[in-house]
This record gives sequence, structure tokens and C-alpha cells, in this order.
Amino acid sequence: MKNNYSDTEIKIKDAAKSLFLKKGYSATTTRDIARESDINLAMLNYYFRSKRKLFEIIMFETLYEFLSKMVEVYNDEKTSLEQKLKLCSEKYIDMIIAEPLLPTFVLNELKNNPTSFLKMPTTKMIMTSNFVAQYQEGVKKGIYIKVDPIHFVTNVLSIIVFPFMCSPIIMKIENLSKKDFNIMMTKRKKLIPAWIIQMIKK
Amino acid sequence: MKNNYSDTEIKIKDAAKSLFLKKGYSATTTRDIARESDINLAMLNYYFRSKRKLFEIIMFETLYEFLSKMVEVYNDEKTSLEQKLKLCSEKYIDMIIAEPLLPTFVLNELKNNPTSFLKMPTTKMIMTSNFVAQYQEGVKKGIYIKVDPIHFVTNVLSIIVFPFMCSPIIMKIENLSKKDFNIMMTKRKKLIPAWIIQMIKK
DNA sequence: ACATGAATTAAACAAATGATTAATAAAAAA
DNA sequence: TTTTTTATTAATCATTTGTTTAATTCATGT
Repeated sequence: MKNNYSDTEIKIKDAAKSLFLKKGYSATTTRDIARESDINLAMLNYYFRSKRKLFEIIMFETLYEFLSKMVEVYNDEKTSLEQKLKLCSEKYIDMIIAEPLLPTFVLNELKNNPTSFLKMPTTKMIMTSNFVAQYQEGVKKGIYIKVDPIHFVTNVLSIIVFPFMCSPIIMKIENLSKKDFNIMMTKRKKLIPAWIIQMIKK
Repeated sequence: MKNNYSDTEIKIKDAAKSLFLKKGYSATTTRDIARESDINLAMLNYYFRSKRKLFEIIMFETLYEFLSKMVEVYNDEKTSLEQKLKLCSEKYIDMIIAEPLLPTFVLNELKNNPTSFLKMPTTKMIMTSNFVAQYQEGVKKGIYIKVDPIHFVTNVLSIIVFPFMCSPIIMKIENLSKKDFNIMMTKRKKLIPAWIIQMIKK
């Protein structure tokens, strides 16, 4: 079996992703990427035509991977709402601990270029997911407090993701190392589902 | 009475703040700022010595203003915890509606330069505020569920601020205009305190 | 009115940056 | 092997960008 992607092409993409995540699009230069990936500067344009094109490919792939993992949990037919809450709290936090710069990067670059999100097929799927349906079912049954599902979904995501975006602040005011911070986030994995349930239960 | 700040100095700062918020530090050029503020390019260096210095002044002032407003609510001796929740939900949402790019800007630039936050005197004050004390009192009385105050504070801020950072996504999946989005956020002003109370109440 | 210092301007500079070119090396096809 | 295509390199180009300079205008105090 032969590899479709050349070695250098992957090296460029890996280095570029790492740099874009760390410094953002504008602060990352093509020479940065060339140095980090240890390739000749011209190879970037040879494989990707332009810095912008390279960025867009990385942005798309990153978004796609992220959203796929989300929809996976939200649309599982076998799990209950409470199980889903536990699962997504755990999965997302693990995910972000593994790539802590991702949320800020995505939301920041999205602000400048919302079109790239429009292209994502999985985007709108969240509101029609099994997760939302189960919540609305619970509302009908009188178990859960009624609120527009968008608020419910937003709240869950807020409580999971936002702390990571604040990590420099939290680490500063609590005198935490990066390791300590991750321990704190790991503790949240169990706390969040309980909070959310408590929040919506009648 | 004479003005300490020259007209052009203010014009530069206003334009620079607007551009830095919109595009970030790196994507904003000194010529952008000169054009936007309708001043000669050299005036930027004349008044602020460098783009970086100008940025740091704006960053400091913006952070200071933001944090001052926060501490103001958190440390009010006259209000109860529940009143504080209502007040800060209302005040912060109004604040961010007035300047919606602020949270993403602050958190994003902070990531690259956490030192600027260290300089803020008000930073650590949050954890020693009356707000936190009142929560811990409630825990002692057995009214509230016990949890590390940092989680409590983080949750409140998450639910208030994060939706704004997601505004492009929310607007896309819900087909909202900017006006619609603001209406949604205005509705949250009343919902959030109820959610938080519900979340911590035994 | 005049002199002094501050404010403003156009022009220029040096470094950085995204991209291209032309030559060379490596790999694949013939 | 020879030919042809693909990959890689160093050098270069044209802009852009942050900053400075030197000349000019404006304001203020005398």
C-alpha cells in the first residue's frame, strides 16, 4: 500500500497546525512553518499554493474532527440524557486537555471568517440531535424545567469549554501549574453532569 | 480647564482599540490604525513610541475597566448572593452586548501574553470577594451544595460569557441576526441567576 | 510681531514576509 | 539505461510593515 500524502506534506501540516493554534493565523509566518517542519520554504507553496490555503485546510480538518466527535456522543441512540452528559463531559474535557489551545483558536479564527463554519455539514446537526430530543422529552414528561434547547446546549458547552479558555486567569489567581489545572479540569468531569442535571431538574 | 490628552492621541487610541478588538494584535497594522483614525502614520510613534506600547496601554485600560466593573458587583456589602447573581448577570451581559468582541480579544491575547494580567491589582480580588464569602456562608448553613469556590465562580462566568464567544456558531445554527442574538442574550439575563441558584441549592 | 517648542506631514529606510523562479536532485516510467 | 516527471533547494522579487527622519506648520508665551 502506498501513501497518498508525502512525508513533507504531513510535516508541513503538523507544524502549521501547531503554530496556528499557538499564535493564530496572522502571527504565524511561512518561515516559522518552514523552520518548525524543517522543510524548504518553497515547499509550502509547492504543496499548498498559499499560506491562506494551508490554513483553510487545517481549519477545516480541525473543525471536522472536533464536530464529528461531538455529534458522535450527542446522537448515540443507546444512552440516556444523563449518560450523554457524563460521556460528553468526560470526552470533551479529555479532548481539550489533549489539545488545550483548540477552543480559543477555533472561536477566534471563526470570528474573522465565519464562512468556514458554514461549510461544515455537522454544524446544524446538534440542534436536531438525540441529545436535544431527549431533553425535550424530559420536559414533556415534566421531569425537566422547560427552556429553549439552544440555551440548554449552550450552557452545557459553556461549562465544559470556557474554563479552558480562562486557564491563564484561573492558573494565575489560584497559583496553579499546568498540571494542577488539568487535575482541576479532570475533577470537573464528574461534577459537570451533576450540576447540569441539578440545573434542569424540577 | 485644559485637556491633558490631545485630540489625535485619543483618536489613535480609539481606532486602535476598535481594530485590535476586531482583528487582534498581529492582523492590525499601524497603517490600518492611521487610516481609521485619520492621522498621519508617524503620529502613532510620536505619541506611543511603538505599536506594541500602544497595544499594551489599550490592553491595560480595557482589562482594568472590565475588572473594575466586575469587582464592583462582587464586593457590594449590601446585596445578597442571589441579588449579586442577578446584578452581575444583567451588568455583564449589558457590558458585553455593548462590546461583544471584548471577551474573545482579552482571552486570546492573554494566552500569548499572560504577564499583562499579572499586573492587574484586581485580579486576585475575585476569590476573596464578598460574593465568594457569601457562597461559603451558604454552604456552612447547609443551604448550598459544597464545591471549591473556584468552580462556582468559573461556572457563573462561563454561563454568562461563553455564549458571546460562540455567537457566530449560535447565529449560524439558529439562523439569528445580530439583533436576534442580542435578544436571546437579554433573555438569559433573567434565566442565568435562576439556573445558578438551582445548580447550587440543596 | 517674534521666537520657541510642540504637532504634523511626506518621504524614506530597513527588515520581514508571502510568493516565485530557475537550477538541481531524486524518483518513476520508458 | 535513458527519458520524463516529481520533489527539493537557494536565490530572488515585490509588497508590506514598523519605525525614523527631516522639513514644515501650528500654537503659545513674550
